[in-house]
Amino acid sequence: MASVTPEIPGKSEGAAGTLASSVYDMMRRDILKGDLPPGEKLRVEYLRDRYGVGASPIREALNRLSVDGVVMRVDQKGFRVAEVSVAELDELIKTRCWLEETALRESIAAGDDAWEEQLVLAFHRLSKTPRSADQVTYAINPDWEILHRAFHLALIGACGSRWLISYCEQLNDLADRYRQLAIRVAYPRRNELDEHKAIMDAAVNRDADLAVEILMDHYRRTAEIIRDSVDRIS
Amino acid sequence: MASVTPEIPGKSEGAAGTLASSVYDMMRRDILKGDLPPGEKLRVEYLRDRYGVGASPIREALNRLSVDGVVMRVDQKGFRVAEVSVAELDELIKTRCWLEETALRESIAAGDDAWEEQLVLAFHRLSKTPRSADQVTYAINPDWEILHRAFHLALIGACGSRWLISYCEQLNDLADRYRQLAIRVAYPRRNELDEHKAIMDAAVNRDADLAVEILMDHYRRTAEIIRDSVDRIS
DNA sequence: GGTCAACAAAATATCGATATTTATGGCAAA
DNA sequence: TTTGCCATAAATATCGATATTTTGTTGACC
Repeated sequence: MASVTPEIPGKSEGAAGTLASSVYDMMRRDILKGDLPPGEKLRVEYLRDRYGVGASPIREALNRLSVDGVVMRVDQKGFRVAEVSVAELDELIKTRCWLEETALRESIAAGDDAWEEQLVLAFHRLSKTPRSADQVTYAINPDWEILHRAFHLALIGACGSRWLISYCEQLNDLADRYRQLAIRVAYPRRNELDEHKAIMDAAVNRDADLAVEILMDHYRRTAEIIRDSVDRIS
Repeated sequence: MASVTPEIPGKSEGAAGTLASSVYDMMRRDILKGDLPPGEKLRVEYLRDRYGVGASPIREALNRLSVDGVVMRVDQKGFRVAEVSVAELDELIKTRCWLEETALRESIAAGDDAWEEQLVLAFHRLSKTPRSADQVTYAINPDWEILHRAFHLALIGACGSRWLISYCEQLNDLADRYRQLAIRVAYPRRNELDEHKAIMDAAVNRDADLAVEILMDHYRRTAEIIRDSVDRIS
């Protein structure tokens, strides 16, 4: 039997080695969660208080985030949370579809048994976790978010390019912010689990065309739901 | 007549707004040029002297470079220049081919007259500039490097995704480092100008299949030449 | 009265020197 | 050889000083 990851990915990133890395993680989460809203000015003094550290770690974290595209940097004028717009969302989704299509096809072509097992495992875990932390109204469930991310990562995990994977992750994060912002306005009823299962089945059956088709639909449908809400945000 | 860029791209980035940005540019150049060799430890104290600034700007530049993949960062252990290997080169070229194929096809499909003119212009400038700064032995010609970069950028400029363009640029930079390192060992005789012309012609004629084929060959041939030399470096 | 420009004051970003924490290499003892 | 400890070096964080941008005010001119 092939070896299986003993721990759930993304769970262990609690304690970072340096304050800068710790702040980077926290700030990233806060921005993607929508807690620090788009366009918000990120004054070092304010962040200093918010995260309880000195200016240097804050600045280092901001510099990293600016390369990630999560934060906008203007020399001598400081940092702000990246803006959102419908135009950018469209560009984002388009790019994401291009890259994930390539990644998924390559992954299906090159994936071995271990990859298949990882994928099945990732889906299983996702299926056992509730979408919302609250049963009545919607509330972000951090566990689900992590597992959802892990599932999509597992799909393309065998594509053979760490760069392509990191680009897909980055675009996924940026799109996630739109998703989180939209959810604040309206929580869409939708059976995501069936969609995920269909993608996994197609991938395991090595039906690349079908898998790609469903995945692209999956992304475009998500984008459609988000698009309406975005106008009200920006 | 469509408006044409008055200035040559990449020429104006001399004076940065902050020391951190300035050091970022310089250090990036030094690493891509191979002046700071792969694996080199980047001690802040040393860099402080080298670039004549304080530790803070150095640290901010290093943090940005680490996200770019040009520099490796390990918490509590500092920074080093990213390593090179044949395996990584292969992965790099593979990824590059995937992304540039998508970008070029989209660009050819969506490009308007202005794009065509920019491309012709970029090629014209490149064709007028000598490959080597010295006529007898090879010496890096910064002008040619800039124009070469601009040409490849012009090809995919109309693809409609700033993300995809930035990824291609990033991969291009990383591949460029291998090229620069290899050139130190052996300067290959090769008519790059004809290859570039063939790509441009195919693109202008909107023959996507042909353009992609030549471009991919172009990259793979470059990789082939580099591959031999890399063993002797790493 | 309203608009715009010039100036002054406050806020903020940036940078460098110093202090603290953490890793590393040598050496002695088990 | 392996383990534990200390000394040194290096990375990281804090703080204070400087340079820049932004904001607010005044006053001239339309």
